[in-house]
Amino acid sequence: MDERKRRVLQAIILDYIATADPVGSRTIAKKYNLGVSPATVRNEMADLEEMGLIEQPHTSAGRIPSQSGYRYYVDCLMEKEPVRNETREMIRGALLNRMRETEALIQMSGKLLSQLTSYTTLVLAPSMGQNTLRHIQFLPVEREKAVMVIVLDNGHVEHRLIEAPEGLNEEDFHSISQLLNQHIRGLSLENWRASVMQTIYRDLDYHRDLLGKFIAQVENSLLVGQDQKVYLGGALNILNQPEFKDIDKVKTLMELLEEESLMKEVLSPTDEDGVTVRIGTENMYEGLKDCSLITATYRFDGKIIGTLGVLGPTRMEYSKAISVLDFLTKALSEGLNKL
Amino acid sequence: MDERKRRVLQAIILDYIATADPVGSRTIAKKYNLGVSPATVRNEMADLEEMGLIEQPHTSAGRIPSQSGYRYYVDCLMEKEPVRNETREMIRGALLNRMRETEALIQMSGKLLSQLTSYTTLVLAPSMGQNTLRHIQFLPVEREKAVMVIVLDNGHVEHRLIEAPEGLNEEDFHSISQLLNQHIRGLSLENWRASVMQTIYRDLDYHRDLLGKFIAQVENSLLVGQDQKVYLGGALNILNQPEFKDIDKVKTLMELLEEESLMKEVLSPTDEDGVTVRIGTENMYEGLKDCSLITATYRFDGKIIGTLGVLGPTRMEYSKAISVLDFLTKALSEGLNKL
DNA sequence: TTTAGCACTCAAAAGAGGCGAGTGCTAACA
DNA sequence: TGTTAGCACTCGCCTCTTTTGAGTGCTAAA
Repeated sequence: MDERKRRVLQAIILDYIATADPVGSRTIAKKYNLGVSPATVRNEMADLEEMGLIEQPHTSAGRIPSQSGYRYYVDCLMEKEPVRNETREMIRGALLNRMRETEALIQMSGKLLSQLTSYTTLVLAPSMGQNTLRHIQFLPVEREKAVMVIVLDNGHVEHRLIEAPEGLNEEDFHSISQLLNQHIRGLSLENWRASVMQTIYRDLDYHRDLLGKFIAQVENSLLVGQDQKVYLGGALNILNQPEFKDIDKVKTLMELLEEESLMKEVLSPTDEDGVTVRIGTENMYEGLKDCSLITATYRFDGKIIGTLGVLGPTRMEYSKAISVLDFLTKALSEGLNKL
Repeated sequence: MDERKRRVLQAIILDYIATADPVGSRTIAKKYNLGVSPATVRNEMADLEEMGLIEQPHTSAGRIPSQSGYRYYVDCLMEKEPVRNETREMIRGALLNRMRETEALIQMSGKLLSQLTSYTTLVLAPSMGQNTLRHIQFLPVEREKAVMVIVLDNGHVEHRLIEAPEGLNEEDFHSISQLLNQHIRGLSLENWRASVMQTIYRDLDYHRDLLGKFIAQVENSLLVGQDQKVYLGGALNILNQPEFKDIDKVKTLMELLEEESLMKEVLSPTDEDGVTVRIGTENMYEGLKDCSLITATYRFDGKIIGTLGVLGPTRMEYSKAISVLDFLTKALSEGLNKL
C-alpha cells in the first residue's frame, strides 16, 4: 500500500462522501491533482479493488468505497477535523442554559448533536440505578394517594404517585419519611435490598397492618423505572440522505430506531475509550447494515454513565461527526460534573 | 340527487378508500350490484362530476372523490360504524392500567388511537393553568438547591428545581411551605397573581433579604411551563399510505407536525360538540391540504380540557376513525373524572 | 330510460436506440 | 519498470416510440 494508492483511495472516499456518485478515474486525476493520468489512476484503482477497499456497482460505473474501504479510511487515512470555534461556542452556550437538571442537559446534547451533524442521533441516558439515594419524602396528595419524592446523589429528582392507606395524617408521612431516610440514604437504587425494607417495617411497629401495603408499594415503586432511557433526535434528517429515498428503507430503519430495548443494546458502552465507529455490518443488527454508528461515552464522577451516538449512512462525514461528537461528549461530561 | 346517484357516489368513495385506485363504471356495476349496466353508471358519474362531487385524474381513468365528495359523504352518506367489542375492551383495559396519573392516561389515549386506526394521532393535553393549587412544598436537595413539589386539584403532581439561598434549614423550608399553602391553595395557576406573592413576602419578614431571591424564583417557576403540550403518535403510519410514497411530501408533513405551536392551533377546540372533521383545504394549513383531520374534545369536570385528533390522507376511513375517536374520547373523559 | 356497441383517449408499461461515463487491455514511450 | 495514449467494449440511463388496456362519451336500438 504505497503513498499514491492511499491518496487515490482517500480521493475516492472524500468525493463519494461529498457527492454520493461513483467516482471515476478522470475525476480523481483532475480534481485531486495527483499529477498522473487517468490511466495510471485506473491501474491503482484495479489494485485497490483487488484489495477489497473499493468496488464497482456495475462494469461501466466509477468506484465506490467498500465497507473495508471506509474502515481503512477511518483507521488510517482520515485527517482530524478541528471543531469550528462557533460550534464550540454554540455547544457551550446551549449546555450552560441547561445547567439545572441532568436530564435536560443530556437531552440537549442529543439535540445539539443532530443539529450540528445533520444526522440522526441517539442518546443513552444514565440509569438511575447506580445512583445513591440522598433523600426520600412523602407528601399526602388526596385521600388514599401520596407522592413520593426521591432525590438522588447526582441531584436528580423524581416523583412517583403511590397509594396510601386512609388514616395517615401529615405527621405520619413526616415520620415515615424520616425513618426511611435513616435507613435508605446512601444506598443505590440497584443495590438497595428488600431486607432494609423489613427492618423499616419492623421499626414501624405501630399501625403495622395499616402500613403493610404502603411499604410494599414504596418497595415496588423504587424498583420500577430504573432502566436507561434512549432519546432519538433529528430522525427526519434521515430523509435527506439519498440512500434513503426509498420509503420502505426509511420505514424499516425508523421502526428499528424506535425499538428502545434494541437501541439500548446498540448503545451499550464498549470497553474502548473515546469514540467508537461501527461501519455497516459491524453493527450487530441487519437493519443497520447500510448505516454507520459513531458512539462516545460520557462520564460522571469518573464513571461511564451513558452514550451519545450519531447515525448516518455508511457514506457519512466521519471526520466531522467524530470531531463534533468528541467535543460534545467532553463538554457534556464536564457539564455534568460541574452540576 | 336521487337515490341511485347517492349509491353510485357511495360506491365510488368506499372503493377508492379501500383501494386508492380510481374507480371505473364497470367495477361499480359489478362489485356493488346496483342492478344496472356500466353505461348507466357512466351517465350517473357524468352527472356527479358535473356536481363537483367526483373528478377524473385524466381522461381515460376512473373517478376519484373530490373534496366536496368526501364532505357530502361524511355529512350525508356515511353509515355509523359500531365500535367492535374487542376494541371497546382493549380501550377500557388499557386506560384502566393508567388510572393513576392524568398525563399517562392522556398519552395512552393517543397511543391507542394510532394503534386502532393505523393513522397518525395528535393529542392536545390540558394546560395546567386552569387547575387550582392544592399543595405546594419545598424540599432541600443540596447546597443552594431545593425542589418545589406542586400538587394540583386534578391530582397532577409536578416538581421543579429552584435555587435556594444558603442558610435555610429544613425547618425554614417547612415553614415557607406552610405559609405558601395558606395563601396559594385554591388559586389556579392562571389566575394566581403576583400580589399574593407580595403578601407572602411581607409575612416572611424575618430573613427578608435572604428570601427575596428565593420567592422571586418560586414566582417565576409557577409561571413557566403552563402551556398545553402536543403529543404525536404513530407518525410512521404515514409511510403506509400510498399518497405519501414521495419522500418530500413525507418530510414536509412531518416537519409541520413537529411544529408544536402550529399543531396546538390546529387542535384548539371548536365550538361544536362531538367529533369534527376537516377535509383537505378545510384545514387552515397548506401542508395539510392532502390530509383530513378528525378531532374530538375531552372533558374534565364538564369543561373541555383537551383534544384528540386523527390525521390521515383525505382518502381515509372516516367512519371507522370517527367511531373509534368518539368512543375513545368518551372513555377518556370518563376515566379522567373517575380519577 | 336503459343498454349494447364502438370509436376514442391517455397513462403506464414495454421496447429500441443512442449517449456517455467509465472500464480494461495493449502497445509505445521515458 | 512504471507511465500514458489509444481504443474497443460495457452497460446504466435517458429519450423516443409503440403497444396495451382500462376507461370514457356518444349514438342508436331496445
